[in-house]
Amino acid sequence: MLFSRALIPTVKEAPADATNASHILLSRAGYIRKVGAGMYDFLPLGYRVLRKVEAIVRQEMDRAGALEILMPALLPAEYFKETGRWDLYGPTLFRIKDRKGGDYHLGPTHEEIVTDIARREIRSWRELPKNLYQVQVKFRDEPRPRGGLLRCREFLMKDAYSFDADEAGARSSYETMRQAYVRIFDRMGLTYRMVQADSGAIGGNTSAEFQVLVDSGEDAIVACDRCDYAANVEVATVKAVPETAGAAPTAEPLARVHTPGHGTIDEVTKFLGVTRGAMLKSLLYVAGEGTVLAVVRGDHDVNEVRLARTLGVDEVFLAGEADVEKATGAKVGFAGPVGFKGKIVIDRAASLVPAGVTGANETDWHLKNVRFGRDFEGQVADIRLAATGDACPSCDGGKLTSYRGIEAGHIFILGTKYSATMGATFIDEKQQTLPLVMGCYGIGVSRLVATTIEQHHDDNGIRWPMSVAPYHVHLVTIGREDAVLSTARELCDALEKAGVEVLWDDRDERPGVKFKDADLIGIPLRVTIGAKALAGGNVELKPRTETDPKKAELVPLADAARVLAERVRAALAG
RNA sequence: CGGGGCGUAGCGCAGCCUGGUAGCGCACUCGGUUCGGGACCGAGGGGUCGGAGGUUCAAAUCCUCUCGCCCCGACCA
Repeated sequence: MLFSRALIPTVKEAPADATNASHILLSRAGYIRKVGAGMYDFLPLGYRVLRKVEAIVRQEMDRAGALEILMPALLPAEYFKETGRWDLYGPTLFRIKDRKGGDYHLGPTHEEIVTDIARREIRSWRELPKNLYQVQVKFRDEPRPRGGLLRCREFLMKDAYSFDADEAGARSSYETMRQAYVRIFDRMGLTYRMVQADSGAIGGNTSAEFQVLVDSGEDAIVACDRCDYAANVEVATVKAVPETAGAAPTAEPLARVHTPGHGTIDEVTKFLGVTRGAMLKSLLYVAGEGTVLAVVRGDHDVNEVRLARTLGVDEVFLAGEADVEKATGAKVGFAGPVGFKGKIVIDRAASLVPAGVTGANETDWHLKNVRFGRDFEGQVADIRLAATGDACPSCDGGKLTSYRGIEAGHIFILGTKYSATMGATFIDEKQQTLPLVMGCYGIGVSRLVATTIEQHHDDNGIRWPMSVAPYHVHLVTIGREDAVLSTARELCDALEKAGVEVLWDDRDERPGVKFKDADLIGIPLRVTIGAKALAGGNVELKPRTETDPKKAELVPLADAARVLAERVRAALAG
């Protein structure tokens, strides 16, 4: 492809609203343009990358035996009404009326629609298992689209759905998908972890997220340095802390201390000269109809998802100031479990604090020498967030480390949630009518484009892995001498014949402009043809990962096509 | 949903407080000099200042409404 005939509008300044590296670079390098909040044009380079990611996903889905289909993005409301999601999905669902006033929506996900296919087309256990997938645009009216392609209102997703005769079959389908996902993420050159995840209100079924490790990621995960335990902090557990378990509980009696105006953990620890670990942080949560006081150590944080699971509710919300004052009789900052009238859940680590400090439920007063079991009672549970340094729950001696990640894939076993309510059944060997056991498996294809950049870029631009780069080789010609141009033309032809994708910057621009654009665009191999090296019968080769601008490898012109083709092939294989 | 902010040329911004009829950089066009890491000189083109209403002799500027967009938060007492 000739640069001069392409549409690659690179710019020096990023749009003012871009904050993520991927958003800035995709915009500056001319891959995407914003159309509206969470909606983007894919310009030629961007679309090439998107299609490459799609192709990898398709190849691995097909290899895993999944069957590609395409369902509509525009959907009649009846299916979501059938499962209740028309109401449950809330404002995130893009709702539409047709000219007759009928309810429609744009598909945010397709469990209902695919289940409808299954209930109409699948009759017998002999047809199972089946796995249907599509690569399609999804629509979600996100409360806050952000980060360019990272969180869009319209985005490209691969969603697959498996149907099995029983739980064991579903597990096997799930495992097959897990392996396919591993291959996909490996081929894309990403550093990632498969982590245990919250399967939400769906139930306690198997679920795993594929988290691409990036410091700018929205999700927090922890992973063990010894074993393969890794989990979203929402569901991560930690071992009870032995050092506090070993300390003898205080014999000192409970005592009131005056702490005027000192309500926060920071202020109280400083004022009283105690450690954060001695504090019993007490937070009032709204859980369903009632409230609950959650108690964790001052150096720990409440894991709201685990708290909700412990209480058997979908979600908990931190209570507002007014509710806190009503429930404790004190201003915010002075809540505590002692004398608290209501349900208390205390984290295991907090329950082992030998002599705690906590709010007295009286403004400007705290209590010290507080002991769980002596001074107050409550339900003990693991309700704190895991953090770096915590003991691994799944092996001996392992320590957890915190990472940030971007969720790029999520696989889980759905069970019969949709099949049972929608009547998607089959007849088994014994003539029984049973609901299909389902699994679902998503990959954010457009998100992966951005995620890859988040992990592969430097100050000068993108650094694509070969597998998803818009072109394999970026050919830069310097000057407009006949010798340079004809050499470039021949090399270009030879490479394209060898199946190498080449972008030739043939523009009448100064070398500096071309080099800057090449770095920005991020094609993995750059070849420079200029009078200088050509005089010695050479071309210059520089991988995008080489940051020193002066470091380029001289390759004899005669070998150039072969060497480049080999490098491309090696990179694609590795 | 709460808080903050922004809409002025394709992009990035100034002008607004203190009304007087729009400017800078990049990009673009033309001419010239240049040419191995975002050149320089000269000459140009391009904007109903997000929209509507109001105040005023006069509105990008002040007031009201509205639309769009962005950031932060959804918070650890």
